[in-house]
Amino acid sequence: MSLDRRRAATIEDVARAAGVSRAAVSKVLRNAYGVSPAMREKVGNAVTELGYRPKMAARALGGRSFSIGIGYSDLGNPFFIRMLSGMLGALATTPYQAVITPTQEGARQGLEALEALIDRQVEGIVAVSPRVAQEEIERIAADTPVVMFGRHDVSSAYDAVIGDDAEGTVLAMEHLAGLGHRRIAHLTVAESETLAETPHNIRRRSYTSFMESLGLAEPVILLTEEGQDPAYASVAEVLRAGADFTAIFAAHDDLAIGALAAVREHRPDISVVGYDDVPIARNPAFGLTTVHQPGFEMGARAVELVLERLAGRSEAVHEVFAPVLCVRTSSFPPQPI
Amino acid sequence: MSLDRRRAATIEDVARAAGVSRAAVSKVLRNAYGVSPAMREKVGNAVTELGYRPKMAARALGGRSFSIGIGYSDLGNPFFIRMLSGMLGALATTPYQAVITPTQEGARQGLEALEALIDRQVEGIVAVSPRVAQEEIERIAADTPVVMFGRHDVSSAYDAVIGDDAEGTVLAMEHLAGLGHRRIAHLTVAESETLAETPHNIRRRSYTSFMESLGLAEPVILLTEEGQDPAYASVAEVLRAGADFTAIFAAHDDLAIGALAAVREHRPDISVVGYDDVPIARNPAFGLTTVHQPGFEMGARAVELVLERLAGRSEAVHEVFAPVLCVRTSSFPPQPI
DNA sequence: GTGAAAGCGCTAACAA
DNA sequence: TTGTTAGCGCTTTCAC
Repeated sequence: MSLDRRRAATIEDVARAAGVSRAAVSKVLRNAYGVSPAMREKVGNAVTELGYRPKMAARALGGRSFSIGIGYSDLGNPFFIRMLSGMLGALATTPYQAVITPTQEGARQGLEALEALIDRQVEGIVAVSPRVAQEEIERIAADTPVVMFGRHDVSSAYDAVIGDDAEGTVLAMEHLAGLGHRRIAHLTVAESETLAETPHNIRRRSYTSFMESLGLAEPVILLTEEGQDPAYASVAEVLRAGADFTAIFAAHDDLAIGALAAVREHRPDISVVGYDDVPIARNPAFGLTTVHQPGFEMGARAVELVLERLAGRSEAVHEVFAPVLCVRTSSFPPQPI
Repeated sequence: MSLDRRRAATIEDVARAAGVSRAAVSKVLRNAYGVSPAMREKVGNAVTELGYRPKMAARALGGRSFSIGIGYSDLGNPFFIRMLSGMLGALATTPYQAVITPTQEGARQGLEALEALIDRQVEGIVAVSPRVAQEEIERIAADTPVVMFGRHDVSSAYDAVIGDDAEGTVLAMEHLAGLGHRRIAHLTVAESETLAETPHNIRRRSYTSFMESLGLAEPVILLTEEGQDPAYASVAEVLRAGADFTAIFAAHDDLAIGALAAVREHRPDISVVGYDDVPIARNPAFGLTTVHQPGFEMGARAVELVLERLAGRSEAVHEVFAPVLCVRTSSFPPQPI
């Protein structure tokens, strides 16, 4: 037990202590093929004796880094947190560590973030980066397995984990229409207009075509910023000005929760439906009717996909998760329509 | 523009392309002292030409890894998410990347997680790991700057970011007592008994001594599991069995929110106060009276502390954040006492 | 089954 | 100011 505080033990030290070669130690460590039990034992002892821990950087330099890059866009969104939990949970049972980087601010930054991950020699990338051009992602995916969340622009170069946003929207809208609503507004974020093939954009387009194809009222798009508070403010303002709708379909629960507060304050007769089914939605204080997406499973699956690629798969897979309507009280306001 | 897809450009390639030495390139990259403008220019061109990106693993092998390790304990807790946002936000303006690892399951695993970070050559560690023995942390901190969240067992070997939990508890309890409550229960998690010097343990002890020193009723500790649902279930059960208290002081908002649902269902006359002031607490659907802690700032500060250490500071600092009472509606139930 | 030796890509001490 | 060179710690042929 002569632990040296000055310098961490290297594989060289272990080899010397065990009276074998570096290569032998390396093999035991990675339990590679062709090591005798005696060797295994000797090395094992030396390792614990010296408290030896392999340095990942050295390992990464010539090969594997045992790390997976995660690009996130908005920690403020509970749904993303669910996905993140799923990813980290799936990673926990593997030898991989997560390197996390923000990918939100614009296409340029988003790409930079992905490149930063590559600089780290990550063996795979799991990210939500709606603004980065597909060709850039494909370029990166040529060398490193990539799984993208919520990108409906399918590619054979990378995998994707997505929800069926068109279907989910129909679920929500049919529910509302079935309740007798004709004038339904859609609350979404401004960027949903500019970015194509993102979940929000698809929900928005599906909303519009649903309104039109069923001959309901003229679509009403309520634009706001990300977050509950902006959603509250935007909806409250519209409501005060006199709303011409009886229900709101929000692009996601965070917006729905903000909208719900405004609705309860000004027009408790208006129905609200969200999207995602974040944990707080089921709390009786909200009773938010929403479209469930299995965030945790989606996150875990994304990691699995990257691991599969690492294990050899070469054809792209696009995993589509089916949405499920969760009917609660927010779509049944006190006064019937 | 002859980008080679087979092999990423190395510093050697850049040197050759620019007609200089590797060392020169390295210096330009790190903008070290003593490089002529001409050299800078030549190298710069070659770099963009080849799309060269330094490999962090190689860099880490002999020195700096430009990564900071983050150990987290519970992504399900919105307060931790706030802190995480703060950390990641602070890191975003630096050249450091975050390597994240879970530290929750027991002391053994918690330590393993920290070691895994060390294996990654992280230059600093920011973590919440209540179960890891102080001596182990000190051992790690001897080589790598460490900042711990919520560890009240101060040490001169590592920095700490904590809230004043005793004071926060007094704030909450005084508020309740001022409202006329005498029989106040404390809802907390079971582990608060076994772990000393954690925020929950301190809140619990402060609660008890407050009850005793003010000669209020006998302390009532309600034990539950982590999460809103368990809190709801535990409180609902107690309430159904006939509660002997008029208010609940919950150890944190997540528990408080679960408790609030149960209270509203069974005994709307009971007051509820939480701790942390997570974003959802201020939503009118809850109006949760709670003790505010600046999670985002605490996270950002922790990163700053680690950066300061990296910049040379050697004395430990223990940053204590003052709690602030946020009075909302949950402590003013319909029927006055 | 085991060991010697050649890298992996970068930094830094030292020469020139 | 610029170039040479010796590592950093591990993996991995390829002989023995």
